[in-house]
Amino acid sequence: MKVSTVDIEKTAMLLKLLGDKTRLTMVKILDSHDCCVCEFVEIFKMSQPAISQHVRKLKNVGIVGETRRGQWVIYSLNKQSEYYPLIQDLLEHLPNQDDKLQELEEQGLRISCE
Amino acid sequence: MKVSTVDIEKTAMLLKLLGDKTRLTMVKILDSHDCCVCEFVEIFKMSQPAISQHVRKLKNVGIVGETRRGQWVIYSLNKQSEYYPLIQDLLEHLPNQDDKLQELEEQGLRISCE
DNA sequence: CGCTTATATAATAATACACTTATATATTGA
DNA sequence: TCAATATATAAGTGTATTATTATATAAGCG
Repeated sequence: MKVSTVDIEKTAMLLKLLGDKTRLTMVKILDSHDCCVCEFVEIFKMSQPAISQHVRKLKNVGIVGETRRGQWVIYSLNKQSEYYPLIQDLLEHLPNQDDKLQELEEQGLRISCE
Repeated sequence: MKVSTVDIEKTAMLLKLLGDKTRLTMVKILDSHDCCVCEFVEIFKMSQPAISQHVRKLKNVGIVGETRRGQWVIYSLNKQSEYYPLIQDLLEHLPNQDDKLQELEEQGLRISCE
């Protein structure tokens, strides 16, 4: 079966972007749940600026989009991205990360994001 | 359908490794043809040590193996690697690179590798 | 409006990366 | 055994990356 192909240079750029444990996990999580920065801060036990900077990189190549909801900015995977078919195939090889959000839920730290 | 999953940390490491235009192209080429260093030097118009260093990185994580054939060292994709299922899915999204080897062939620079 | 919370941005410092040049090793063949 | 070819390794260098700290912006609320 035929699969959408992406230029090798752009693909290398994408893989480098996803070649970071934090960003890769973010994308895996975002594939099933939208999230805001403060949730990622909790999940990754990382400073807020560090998280913002990772998110920005994902936004810059268009694989993540944002919506403001009150004081929060909700991030989501952009499933219209030219890269999404590849990302989707990639993510299938990763173990589910739902436990991370569940932990937040139990601590009452989950935001209204859905 | 169920797909083999790899630890998220190891996957990030793999993606970082493949997040380089040269290495990604190497892997795409190796998926259909074994090659030696001197061929890569021609294809990428890059110094021999630079090529050797890229190949070494691919070897170090076990996705590429080597066989000596005379004075040449022939590199091939290790299809037994735990990463291969993921790599295979990835490569499907890349355009064919056969033109690069064909060019070598025409210049009579293709080695006995098959 | 001023305080709090959420997020972004800028400057900086430590580390990692991908080349280069120089040199070493291994195989072939005269 | 010596020269040529193929490859590997080491050291050095410029650039990229990822974190930190400090500060700016933006929305919500008393």
